[in-house]
Amino acid sequence: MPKKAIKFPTDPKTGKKSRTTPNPLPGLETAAAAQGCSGRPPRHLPPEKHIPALQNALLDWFAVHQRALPWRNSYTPYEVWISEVMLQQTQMERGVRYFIRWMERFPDIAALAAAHEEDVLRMWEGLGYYSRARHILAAARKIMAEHNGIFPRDPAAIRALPGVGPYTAGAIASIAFEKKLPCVDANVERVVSRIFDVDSPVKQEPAAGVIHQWALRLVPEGKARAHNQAMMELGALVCRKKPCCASCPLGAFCISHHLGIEDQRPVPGKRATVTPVNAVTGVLRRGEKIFVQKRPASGVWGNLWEFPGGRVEEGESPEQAVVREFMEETGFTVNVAARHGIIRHGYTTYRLTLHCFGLDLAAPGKDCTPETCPAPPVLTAATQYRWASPQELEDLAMPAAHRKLADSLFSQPGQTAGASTMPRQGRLTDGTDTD
DNA sequence: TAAACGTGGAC
DNA sequence: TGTCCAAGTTT
Repeated sequence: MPKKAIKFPTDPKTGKKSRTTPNPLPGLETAAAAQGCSGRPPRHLPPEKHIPALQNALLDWFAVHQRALPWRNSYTPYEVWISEVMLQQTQMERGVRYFIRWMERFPDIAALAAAHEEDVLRMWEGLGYYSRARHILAAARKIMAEHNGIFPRDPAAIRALPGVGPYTAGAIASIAFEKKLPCVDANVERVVSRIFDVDSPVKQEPAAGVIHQWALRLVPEGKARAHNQAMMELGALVCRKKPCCASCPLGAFCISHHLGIEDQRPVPGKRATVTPVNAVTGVLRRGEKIFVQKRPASGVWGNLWEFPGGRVEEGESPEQAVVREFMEETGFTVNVAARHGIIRHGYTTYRLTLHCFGLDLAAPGKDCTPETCPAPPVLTAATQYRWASPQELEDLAMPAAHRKLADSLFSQPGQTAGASTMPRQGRLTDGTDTD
């Protein structure tokens, strides 16, 4: 006897044909108005009676397949918090490495709150999105000042901490304190949008609200910690961009899988266009010491140290650009003394080609030392400057591209013209392929 | 709402 | 080589 069939309606937006398919979930019905959230409700609603089965299947899977992660030992609020922020837009393996090192350096909230921002940023160097590190420090100090040094349990208080948005607040509240709240990250968006066949861009309304409502509804009472982690773990290990439906514990509950369209979920948003940027930077050495400056707190690479530089303007050579930029940012008149090569750096929205130069002071005081230099810089793009020794340079937080350049300076001792050398394998190109 | 905010890995 | 993207938040 054939299984009862369920009719899926034509999507008014995509005009996708309605289709008849064996009913995967007896009782699964079109329920346009059943979801009380704002925005367009989901078209399909599993009946209440299926939710416990889904939850149990997920929890059983998680119990077996969860990865061993350093913050999954004791689930202290501090560890949960730091791990959640570190993992934002960051791959798991890197996040774990940084987390372990961080906890050795800042073992608790009090130690973190007492730290200098420079040291916090140095621990964060290479992770990117440095406002996360500055926000973490500010939040630690707020917890000391306003919460007696105890991480707050109240979701509203958690959400009020700097750098804690809706996702992170839900994650901390549920994972550290077992609060019945969802945490919707890209993993959960993927899982929910596939199970419930959300057919509009997941980052925008109405899909975002629909997904949030579903994510909340799926959280089992008293098991928010395991459930929310399981949702994310499933998204990370099974329900990936290319899903492994054969090994998915929720296959029996997944509408888009039964429709055979799981590869069309989630619906992506707009793409950002990548802009090529030609830039220069210059290393000004006076004996052992090297000139670096600290960027403003706002904007890209906030409060990190860098070598001065900037964009190459239209019709300008990189050599001309670095001389001009150095004058504009420091007041120093410089000459190009060496080519240090090219660093290519990929971004979300930029593709940076950074031309690196060794510089000499042109005038005045060409033979002054860092201590006696008569003309201090006039900073226009920075808040501080420093003539740093190699060891001091090592201790400053720098953007990844500038760190590569800094490292290259000391791996080729005695070199002044770097055009023919390769400092560390693959880190700098020799510039002969310049555009 | 959209743009800014980093970086390195995967394909 | 180019594109996408990995446990998002702020402005």
